[in-house]
Amino acid sequence: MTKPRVRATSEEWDYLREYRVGDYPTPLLTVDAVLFTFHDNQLQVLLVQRANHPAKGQWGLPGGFVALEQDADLDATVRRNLMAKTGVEPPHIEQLASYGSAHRDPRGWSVTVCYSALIAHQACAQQIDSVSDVRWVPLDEALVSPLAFDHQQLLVDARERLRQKALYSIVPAYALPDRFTLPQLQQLHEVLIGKTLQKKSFRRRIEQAELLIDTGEKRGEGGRPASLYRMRPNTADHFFVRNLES
Amino acid sequence: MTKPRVRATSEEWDYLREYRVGDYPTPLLTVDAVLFTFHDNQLQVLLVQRANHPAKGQWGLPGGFVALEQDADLDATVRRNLMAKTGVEPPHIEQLASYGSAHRDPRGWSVTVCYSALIAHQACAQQIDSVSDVRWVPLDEALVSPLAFDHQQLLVDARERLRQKALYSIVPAYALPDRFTLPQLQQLHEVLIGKTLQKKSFRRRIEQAELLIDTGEKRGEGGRPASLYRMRPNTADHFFVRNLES
DNA sequence: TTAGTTAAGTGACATATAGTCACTAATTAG
DNA sequence: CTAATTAGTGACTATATGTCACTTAACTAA
Repeated sequence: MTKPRVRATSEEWDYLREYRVGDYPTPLLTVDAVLFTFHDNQLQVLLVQRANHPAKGQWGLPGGFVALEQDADLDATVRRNLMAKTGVEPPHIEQLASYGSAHRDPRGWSVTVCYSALIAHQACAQQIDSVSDVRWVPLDEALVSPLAFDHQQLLVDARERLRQKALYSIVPAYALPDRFTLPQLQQLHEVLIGKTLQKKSFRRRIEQAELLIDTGEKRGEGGRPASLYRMRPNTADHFFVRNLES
Repeated sequence: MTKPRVRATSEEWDYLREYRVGDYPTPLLTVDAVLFTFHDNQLQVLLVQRANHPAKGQWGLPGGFVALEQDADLDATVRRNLMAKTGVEPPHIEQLASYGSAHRDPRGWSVTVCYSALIAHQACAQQIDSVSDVRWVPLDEALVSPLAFDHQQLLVDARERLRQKALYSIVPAYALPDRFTLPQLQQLHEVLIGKTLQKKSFRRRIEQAELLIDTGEKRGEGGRPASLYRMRPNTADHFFVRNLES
């Protein structure tokens, strides 16, 4: 399974026979994820109750160790861990940052590679409601709860990153169902940014960026029904504000 | 040195007596840095010739293992490694991303936390000229050289991130001397972005953002002398384009 | 059927930012 | 003193965003 990417010289093989992973004094490495969703007009995050020491019984972010024999890379590790808790793969995962210090874990020097992910609430609601050690928590509530390790800090940083994205991209849309309305998306952005936005400006920017496809369907609750949109597939970047290149 | 941040329960101590860092099968962890500078109208990066296996003799990025007994956190690790090669601390360091897979290092599953840093060429020119295993290499040249491990990929990603920053911030200015002229900064941004910029637009944006201080000094070579500026201290963000918050 | 309510979506003008380029300013070389 | 060179500005144009009243399309209750 562990195949060297670069062909080793014979001198290198002599070296490798002696030194392998596990022989080096290296920090403990974990991968964690902040999985966001938007539900009941609130930003929510997935929390998991720890089954093992340290911090047994406390709530924290979903994550875990790299499965050395199974995971091809870090992305695979985070996808496997999220799949284990939600039963599905989130449509958007991106690496946030790594946190490492001598004191963040009582076992000693440790590093976590933290990811940020987004998913529709309904996509995994049943799976999550059926177990007691995994649940959606409103972000504002999670931010003031005592969490395992430095997971509070990871939440703060993930939230700030997502807030930044709301200023110039439609990435937050992955926290909504496949088909969603522009007023829905605007509400999400307003919650993230923390202030109301101009309907006209918001729509104009998104329409001009051509990142969404109008499905033709409508959905209404009370007043005029809104058009349902979906993300345009194969879109590398999700920017809706002009940058200085164009 | 390794003091738990959170006070452990007695049950936890029983656990910790048994399990410590080193007992877990965990990937090899290293920290690498892409140190940029701007010199001779070129973007350059610091490369180091590897003294040990694997990839002994090949050129790669400065970096190394976490010193478990010495480094308080990952930032300390990267600063120590850069200090060892340049003799000084770069004025700007930020984390870029982490790269981990089963195959990027012949020793097995490994992860590197990659940083991006900027420094003035003159700040460490003597130190670097005095040794043969460390040198500045023009980025375009480094990008087509065979480098150790996946360091080529790290270079590509670091360059792209710095290019993005050039579009909306003056962070690249840390690759210049303490005092620099606006035409100098503009040239750097033009090299990064890959196209010429409008002098007036560039100046206007930077002046309006009030991120630079005019030192009153002048420097000229041929024509009218240009004003020398320095970075305004205590500036958290270095954005010079309006964002949608303001 | 119709008037009132609600929420979606648009028209049109005001304001702010960026692009363009000719012009002025300050220095050196000869 | 004049030409060459590079720094820096004035003033207009083009484009993007802010604002808000207005129209549209649904529902509900007389």
